[in-house]
Order: sequence, then C-alpha cells, then structure tokens
Amino acid sequence: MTQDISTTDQRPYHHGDLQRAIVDAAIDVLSESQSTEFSLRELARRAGVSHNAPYKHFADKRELLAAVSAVGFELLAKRMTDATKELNGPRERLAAMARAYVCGGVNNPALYRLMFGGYLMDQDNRRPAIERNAAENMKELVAGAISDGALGCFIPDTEENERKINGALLIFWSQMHGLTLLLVDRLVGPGDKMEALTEGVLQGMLDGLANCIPAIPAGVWVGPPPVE
Amino acid sequence: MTQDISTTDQRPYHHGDLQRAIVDAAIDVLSESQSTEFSLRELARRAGVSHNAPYKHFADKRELLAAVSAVGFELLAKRMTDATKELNGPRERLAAMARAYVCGGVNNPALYRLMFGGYLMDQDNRRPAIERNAAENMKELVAGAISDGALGCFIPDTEENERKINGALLIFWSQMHGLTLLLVDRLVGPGDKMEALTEGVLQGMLDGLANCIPAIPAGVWVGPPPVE
DNA sequence: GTCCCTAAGTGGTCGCTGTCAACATCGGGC
DNA sequence: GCCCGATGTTGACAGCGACCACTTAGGGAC
Repeated sequence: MTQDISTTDQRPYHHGDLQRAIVDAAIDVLSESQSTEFSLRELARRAGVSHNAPYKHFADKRELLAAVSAVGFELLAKRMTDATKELNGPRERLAAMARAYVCGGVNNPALYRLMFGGYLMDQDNRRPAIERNAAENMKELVAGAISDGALGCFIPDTEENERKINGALLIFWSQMHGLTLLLVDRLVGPGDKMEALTEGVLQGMLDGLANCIPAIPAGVWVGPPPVE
Repeated sequence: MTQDISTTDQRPYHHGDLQRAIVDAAIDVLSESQSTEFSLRELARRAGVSHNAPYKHFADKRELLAAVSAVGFELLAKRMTDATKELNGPRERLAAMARAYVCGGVNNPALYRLMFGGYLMDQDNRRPAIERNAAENMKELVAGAISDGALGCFIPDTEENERKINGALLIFWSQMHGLTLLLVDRLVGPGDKMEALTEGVLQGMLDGLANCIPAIPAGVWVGPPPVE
C-alpha cells in the first residue's frame, strides 16, 4: 500500500500486483470519501504509478468499479456466512443473515450503493460479468439459507418448491435491500428509534416468510441486536 | 423546450425561464441516457444558451440534480395520488399505491436512482433542502394512506398509534423500495415471472401490514395488474 | 420619460479528468 | 542470448465543472 520513497526512488519499474493495489486503493478512497467520484488518476497516485498504468489492467473506469463492486458482494457474503456459522434454526439463521446484510450496507453506504446503484449498467442495462457473478453467488447464499429452512416441508426439486423459494428469496432480499437504503438515506426516523423499527421490520418479514414456508417458525424471535 | 432557430438567430438575450428549461432538459437527458453523467454544458447547449448561463440559476451541478430529484418525487407522488383517486378500501388503496410506486421507479430507473442514490448527500450525509421537502411530502402521502386505513381501530394521536403507523410505513416503503431496485437491476428472475413474483411480494407485504393494523383486511386481494 | 440597479447571459480561463498513442522496461520461453 | 509480450511511462487532446470580468436588458423609482 505504501511506497518507500525515503531513498532516491528505488521503486522498481514493475509494481508487482498493481491490479490488486488499484482495487484496494479504490475501496479505501470509496470508503473514506463515500463517493464514487474519485479519479483513476488519484488511485494511480496512491499506488505510486503513472496516471495511465491502471489502464493496463482495466479498460475503463467502469471496469474498475465493477471489480470493486464484486469485492463488495464478496465482503457482504462473508459477513453473512460468518454471522450464521454457529446457528441452526432456520429462523435464527435468516435473522442473523438479515442483520449482517443491513449492517454491511449501513457501514459502507457508498460501497453498497455502488453495488446496486446502476453506475455499472451498460446501454442494454446489463451488469459486467465479474460483478454479476459475485452478485449471483451472494444471492445463492441467501437462497440456500431459505432452501435449507424449507427442508422437510417441501419435496425438493419440484417446480412448486422452486417457485416458493424464489418468492421467499424476493421477499427477504427486497425487504432488507429497501430497509438498508432507507436507513442509509435517513429517510426513516427518528434516529433514536431506528434500531427498534429495524427489528420490527425484520420480525414482520420473517413472519411473512413463515406464511410461505411453514418450516420457518412464526412468532416473534427476540435476539440480541447486532454488535458493531 | 425548443428554440426557434429557423431565422437569423432572433433568440432574445434573455431566455425567459431558463431555470425551468434547464431542469426539463436535465430530465430529458437523464431519461434518454439513463445516466447522471451528462454535463451542464450539454444542458446549456440544448437550451440554446452559453455554457455558463445555468450557473446563474444553480450554484453547481449538485444543486441542479437536487431540483431534478425533487421533480422526481413530485412525479411519483402524483402517480400514487392518481392511482388511488377512486379507491376506498384501505387495502385496495395501498395496493394501488404500491403498484404505482414500483411502476414509476421501473419506468425511469435513472431518475429513481438519482432520488435515492446518494449522489446528492453532502459530507454530513444530508440531502439538499428542496429535495428533502419533496421526499417528505411523498412520505406523508403514504403515511396518510396507512393512517386512514388505521382509522377506527386506533385511537388517533396517541403515541402507540404513531409508533404502529411508523412501523407500517417503514415496512411498506422499504419493501417497495427494495423490490423496485431489484426489478430495475434484473436481480430477480426469470424475467417472464417478474409480474407474478412482484404481486406475490405485494400481497405478502399487505398481509404483514394487516398483522400490524387490523383495519387493513388480510387475505389475498386479486386486482388487475397495472396497465403501463 | 429618464435613469440606474440588478438579475441574467456571454466569453475566457484554469485545473482536472478519461482516454489515446508512442515509447521504455522487464522477465520468461525458445 | 534474443526476442516478444506484458507492464509501466510520458505526452497529448478534448471535454468538463467552476470561477472571473464583462455586457445586456428590462423594470421600478423618481
């Protein structure tokens, strides 16, 4: 990350892993400034290379941001995986997953917005492949948790089963997605009641899923608020 | 919107209503390009004025985008008002409102993203006043529909009442917000089942509200899909 | 009717950006 | 040992947001 500039610029001609360095710098700047309006040239300066070096690794700014966004999806997936590691009940697992998701988004709004903000769509409204894959993996993680929760109440691999799981996934994801963004935008309030409101939405959503997928128990589950 | 350029540039020195013309041009370009990365200079060209004229009406690009965003909130509010005009039942009204909301977002993703995308946040994560007002008005519209729906089952103006209404508002808004964005991002699929999935989320959300606010009847309400 | 004050519009300029093209440097395969 | 491709550098260009000083026009005070 830092360049030794103490001596007479003994920096080697070749960086070593500039691609990674640029992405890391981008995540740093994005997290600090909470804006995607940084320049490739600034990232190059941070990495200690010329203003054009990044173009050997990314065709344009959009391709770089796509890589950053992909990292964001991976980080969010890891958060959710960690949060559910030692939980067994489907409702507990989904609740923990939801809290991890919202926390991840709220803790780095600019990154979260980059992931979902449509900066990266091309003319045909399609995402770059690298980012689409990462997003798909994260989606599968949630789908898996719902699918596991449905075990025993559905016969697997039927069309009906898949339909219900897709529906539940959409309810879960869209509710948490919207909640995250409203929290980030401070459009819900007052601020001191945000946690309680959030928990209310979460429990209501889980009860809704219980209606779709009976294996997920209904009724209010009280858990510790996420420690952050 | 259009300038008469057929004769020998008889355009008057003063435009007349440049402020409005610039906002209109911005909405046009935003809707066409589905991107906020247009330049103030292009808007000036479209309006037939010098590249600096817009700065007499907007301090900077952010202030212009805030005005555009405010118009977006007003348009969305109007859509919802129109959609509920002749409906009486609270569930019908909220369902129509939700459909109008999602439709509005899906029909102009770039505008919707501008409204919620955080382009406009300052360093303290605060929105420009003009935009905050428009957003607040739209929020009140939804809150009003929920509040009306709750009439008769709550004693108005109690703290408990307000708490429940706030909770229901958050559920409603965040669910529709997230749904809109996932639809725009094409992160739910397959595409040919989107309408059915959407309707499923909507009905589930309304059932959830029915749990919070008994005056809103539960049970699946089947309505015509929104014509667009 | 005249004057003048100010809002509104103009052209010029600056530093910055993304991107392109031409050149420099290195390291691995033959 | 040579050469070629991947990687990094320097230079250049047009377009951008933002600021400046200047000009214009139109309406209110008198």
